[in-house]
Amino acid sequence: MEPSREFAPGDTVAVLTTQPLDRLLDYTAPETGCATGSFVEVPLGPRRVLGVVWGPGQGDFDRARLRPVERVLDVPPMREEMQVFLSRVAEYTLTPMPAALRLATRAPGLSDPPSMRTIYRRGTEQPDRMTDARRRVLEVLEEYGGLAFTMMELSAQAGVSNSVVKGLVKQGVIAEEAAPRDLPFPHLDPALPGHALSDAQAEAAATLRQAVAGGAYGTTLLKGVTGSGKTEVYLEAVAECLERGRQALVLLPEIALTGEFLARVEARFGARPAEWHSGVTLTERRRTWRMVATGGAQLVVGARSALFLPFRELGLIVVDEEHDTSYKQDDGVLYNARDMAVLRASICSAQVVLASATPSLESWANAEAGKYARLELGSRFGAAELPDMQAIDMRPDKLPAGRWISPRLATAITQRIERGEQALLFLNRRGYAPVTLCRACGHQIGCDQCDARMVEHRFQKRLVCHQCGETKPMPEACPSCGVEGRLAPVGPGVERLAEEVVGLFPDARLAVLSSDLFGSARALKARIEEIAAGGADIVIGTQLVAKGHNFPLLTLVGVIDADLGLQGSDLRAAERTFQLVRQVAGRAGRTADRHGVAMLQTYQPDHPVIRAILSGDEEGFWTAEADERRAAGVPPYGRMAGIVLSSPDVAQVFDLGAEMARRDEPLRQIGAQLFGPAPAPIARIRGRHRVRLLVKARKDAPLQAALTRWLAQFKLPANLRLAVDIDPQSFW
DNA sequence: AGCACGCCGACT
DNA sequence: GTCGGCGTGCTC
Repeated sequence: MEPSREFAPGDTVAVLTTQPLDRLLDYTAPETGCATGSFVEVPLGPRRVLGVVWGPGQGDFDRARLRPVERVLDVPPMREEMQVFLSRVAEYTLTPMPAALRLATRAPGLSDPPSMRTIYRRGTEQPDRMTDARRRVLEVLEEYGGLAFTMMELSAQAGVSNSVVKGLVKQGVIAEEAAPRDLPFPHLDPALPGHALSDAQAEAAATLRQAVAGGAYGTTLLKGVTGSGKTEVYLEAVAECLERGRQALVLLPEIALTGEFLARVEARFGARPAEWHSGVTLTERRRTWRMVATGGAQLVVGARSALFLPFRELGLIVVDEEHDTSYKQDDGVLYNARDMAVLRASICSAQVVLASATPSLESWANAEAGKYARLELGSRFGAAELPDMQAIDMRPDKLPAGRWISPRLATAITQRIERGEQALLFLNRRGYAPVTLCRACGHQIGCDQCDARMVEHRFQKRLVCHQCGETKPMPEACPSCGVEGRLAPVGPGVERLAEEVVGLFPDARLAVLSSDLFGSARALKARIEEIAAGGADIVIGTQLVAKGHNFPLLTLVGVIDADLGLQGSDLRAAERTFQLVRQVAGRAGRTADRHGVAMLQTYQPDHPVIRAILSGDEEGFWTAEADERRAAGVPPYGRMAGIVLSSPDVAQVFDLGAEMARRDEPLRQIGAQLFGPAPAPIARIRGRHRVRLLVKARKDAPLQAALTRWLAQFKLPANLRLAVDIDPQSFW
């Protein structure tokens, strides 16, 4: 990367735009001049588009035809470190640069001038006449010694109408000023006393503080069971970072970004941090983006996209619940926030803390290999223990059709209700029943757009495709044979389980937590907080209950089908089942005076994963998993990339897939293997046929470069889409 | 991404 | 003859 430079009017500069062009475009610098990193608006054809001055002009375009940069935006220029980060993200994920730039420009009102508003403070004059209302206004101004107010604040505080204030302004008693609307966030005080820490926690906190104080890059895996005080420990690392005058970022899965978490930060630092996630208003996002860039925000608590905020001096990134699969998503760029956090930190000499009760195998392996430091918080604070883990062998006594709760689990639930405690039933299946079967002909109702079965959602009175979201009314007659009244639900979903619970415990207050039953993340979070406060006796939930919520009254967790997710050829299924069940079980028994029990209903009590969960032999589980992965040469001991081709035309995807497999020379050159083409796990989604190829390479092989050379050979038909997934979460 | 250009079929 | 389909290519 070129060193940062100032450009005089008329100099040529190379601009990276957010438009999907595969190269930089040269422009001439504007009258005001500009610099490397300047956010600019440039003319492109008939439009004006957003871009960033990437460096000096390349001179590969007729100088006489260059157009000038239209305007330099009034925001701090992109730092070189962000340019490097975006380039590396693009290179790693095989994404065009404009898409990477879009991640870093997702700020509302970026091209607007910094917005101003009018504020009011005490002026020099005395009022001509004193009235009660005027006195109250002056008292408020007096009381807060010299502070300025908005009109709203001042009139409300004084209990007067706007006109009273305006009258005083006219006489010069109150002065009117313009002030930036985007104000710095309240100062966080790292010197406030933290939560009382146990010896083990204090030791871990001291280690993290020392790492942060060192001021260099490093990653630490902070492992601790639910309730072990991980948050308190990493907040000490945040404190150290703030004391050194550097900024900190705490990443959480979207669903875990609750008021409860922010309250803990406030308790530690005396004020709320900046927030960055989908629930934040546009105004607040603009403020956060600008304040992060100018240093007016010390700490950001946010979802994965906060990684691309323009930090001025980032010293620490915490990735909480680092194993969470929602960190890998497609935001126009398919990236894993955990890995990109490590990348960003290594560029800006920051520390990373990966926190989890159940780390991903990747992080576990990196710690084993010595790439990450490792800290473990064993005991829970207070006297609370991990819950008892018990298996309920479902093989001996068959439950009647349509029943999923074993008598033993039912008895345990009854006990909790009698004691005024909560029970959680975990079932990772949304809807009423996963399959709708015609008893007359055996037909299973599928989606018209996808090769997936439709799931009955009785609450919505519709069938829903969990692949594409397509819905249709529940038919009376079988769409295949036309026979009426023989369609039957098969298998359990949370709604059907709820029906059984109502039958078994008619007087209990029941809550069903499933993402599709809530209109917004906000409503869901509100409901979760209500339940935590005791608003239900029995909670039925899908995997979203596993994500970082504290239910103090919860003392029983029943896993309805612990075998779900063990089947299939997905190599990570065992890992995910292990994490999920442990996480859910970790919800129980978080307080000192109540002891938790987790019951796992299983048809495979001897399965290694089930046994590892029950015995608590985590290291044993990881070691066994790691051995299998190493032997197979798959991540984290090998590298993989998934390629999905999709098109409305079946022949087209299969033809190109076959051609790609035939011309795999660039892949063979690095010793990589190519598998496929095969129909993707869901062979058709939203009417598009999907074919998947899989590339497997050694860990040290230059995978991205080879993929680029390989893919460059093919000309893609217009409506065919090709998506590359580096480090896929599942590989079948 | 947009938007123009351009080259073939159906129409006033 | 001309209107308009959307395949191909360019934007500094």
